Amino acid sequence: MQPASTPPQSIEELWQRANQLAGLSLGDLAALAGIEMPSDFRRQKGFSGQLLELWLGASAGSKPEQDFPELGVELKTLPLSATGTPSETTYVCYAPLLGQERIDWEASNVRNKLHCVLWIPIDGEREIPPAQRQIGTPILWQPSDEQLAQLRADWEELMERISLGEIEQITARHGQYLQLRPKAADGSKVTDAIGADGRLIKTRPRGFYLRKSFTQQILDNHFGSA
DNA sequence: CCCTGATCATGA
DNA sequence: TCATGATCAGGG
Repeated sequence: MQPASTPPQSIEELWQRANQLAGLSLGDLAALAGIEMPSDFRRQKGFSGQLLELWLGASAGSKPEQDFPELGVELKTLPLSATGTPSETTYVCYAPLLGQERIDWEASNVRNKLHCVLWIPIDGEREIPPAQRQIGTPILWQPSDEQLAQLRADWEELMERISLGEIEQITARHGQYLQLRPKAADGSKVTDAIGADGRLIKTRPRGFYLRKSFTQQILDNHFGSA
């Protein structure tokens, strides 16, 4: 077994690749790829995701696109606690803070990224050394009409506040499923945003994140909840 | 700097 | 104990 050298040509091929990884550990995949495993993720937080990108043939990079543009599929790892619940929120994409011509959900990056997601569950307990963390069975997911409607409502509310110059009043407590949180290398990083009275201000960059309750729903709907 | 991949660490 | 706010690494 070895990392993918080319992008999958179909969703079936992507699905097949993902299923072959189930049951293996991050250490297995790193070793087979000749990559050194970090002893913890304090200094390499995105390691799991990047390793999976390599194995599944996702085009690396930082483009604001889906991981598999030809297939219209986004790849996300989903760290799980011992009880099988998400142990972290899920980053979706960078948030535009200068507003847009109009608040258009259909054209938004959030909708685009969440149109179809290949979720890869992974042991996410800090007590388990990264190398021993196992990869679970993948989930190919598309939002239900209800989920889509709520995501849209959250996004539109957050975007409206941003457009109205209320970015500094938005906290991670806003939004039922989608929340807005800082997204930067450190607190000194700032970017332009719309301030009160419409003037430009400097503020910390933000990103959209999915709450754990949302990804939990996905797990429940897929595997069935007791 | 922007944006991707995320998890960490602290306060409530 | 747990979510919020902060932080880490790399490509372009």
